[in-house]
Amino acid sequence: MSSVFGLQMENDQGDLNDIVRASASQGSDTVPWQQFTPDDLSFSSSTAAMEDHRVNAFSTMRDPLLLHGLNGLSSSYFSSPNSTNHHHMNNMEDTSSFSVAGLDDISGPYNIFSRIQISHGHSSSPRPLAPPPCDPPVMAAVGVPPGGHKAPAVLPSNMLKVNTSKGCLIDNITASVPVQISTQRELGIKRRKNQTKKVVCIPAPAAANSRSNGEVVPSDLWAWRKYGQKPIKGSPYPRGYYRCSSSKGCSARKQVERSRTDPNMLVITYTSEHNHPWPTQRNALAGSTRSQPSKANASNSQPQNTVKESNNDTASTSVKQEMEKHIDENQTYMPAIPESQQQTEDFFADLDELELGADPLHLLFAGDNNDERQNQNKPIDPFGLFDYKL
DNA sequence: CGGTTTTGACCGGCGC
DNA sequence: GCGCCGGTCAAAACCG
Repeated sequence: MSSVFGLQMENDQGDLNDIVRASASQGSDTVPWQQFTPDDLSFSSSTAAMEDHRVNAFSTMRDPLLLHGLNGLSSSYFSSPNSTNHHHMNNMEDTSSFSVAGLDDISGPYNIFSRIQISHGHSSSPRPLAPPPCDPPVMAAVGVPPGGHKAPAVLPSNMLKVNTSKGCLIDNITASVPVQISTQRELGIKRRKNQTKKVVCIPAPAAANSRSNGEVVPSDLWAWRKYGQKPIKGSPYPRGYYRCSSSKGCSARKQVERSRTDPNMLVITYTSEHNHPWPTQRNALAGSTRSQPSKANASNSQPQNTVKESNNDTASTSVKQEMEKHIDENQTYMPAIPESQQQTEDFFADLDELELGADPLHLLFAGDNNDERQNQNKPIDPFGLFDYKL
């Protein structure tokens, strides 16, 4: 069984590229990510949002999106002996490594997501894929509302260790976690008052793949309902607006758009916080399993590269369903190391169910690979997010 | 039937 | 004050 990631971080200095590669290469030696240039992962080139917000990579782990995935990417597969807890994410600007050490409490063979370390710039240790120094995919937090959501995924501060090299967009990560980084005001963003945002820059799943519609489908555990899409000035790609549909009254929102500078990158901006636990109810899933509507293909009015976020969470749906399945039918958690994507998702779902990672980032990475799943010629990629076709 | 996506209209903040 | 722009609303269509 290929490991979930098929790659080992040989040292705790691996950067996000490593992680990304790891995820992309899982189950195979071929690593699309090897063709993923540093620029692809560079914040500086990733998004206008980044540019505008001075994004902080991994700054906020509150959201399901990254942490879990990072956790997932980390783990025993990434030997990170030096990974330590109690590191704070302060002053990331001047540091050079990022790590999320957590889930160490997860015992047993399934604790493959125990920790993650990302660093870049000066890894002197051999790395399997020898990523060039660069900024990792971005995750930025621009503040966290008071009494923010209390998702079980909240990562204890002591689980985080973040360092970034100069020039990285990871900065200002605070120790209080889940990583609250800075406010919009601090970032000089004049947007809506009192609105907090977290910006995540991720590789666009299947950005260039051969999916029929070429849509990009990052997903996370939350159930999102798209309520709008707008063309953004200066960007050839529209921005999709989503709100949490997992719970009525939840004010969590997210915006998904493709980086105007790097179409391979998706910029996801989270606004507000969830005020409810992870969605486990069916009503959160209802309607979310819609297959790509034929008319979606008709929406060719958009540029070919246009990110079509509409089906954004379809992938997560399967995960959710799996979660529910476990919840409803299988009170006993019997995780198994995934050998296929489906299994991977199940696996992640299981993890989630246990709230081991308590962070659905994995779902993001799991992405929507329902389509790709059928493509057995490709390396299995539990993190569909990184399913690039190069 | 209950959920989603789509999409044009509307609204409000901001800069000039 | 006006126009631009981004964010949201809401009706219609769609899907399982």
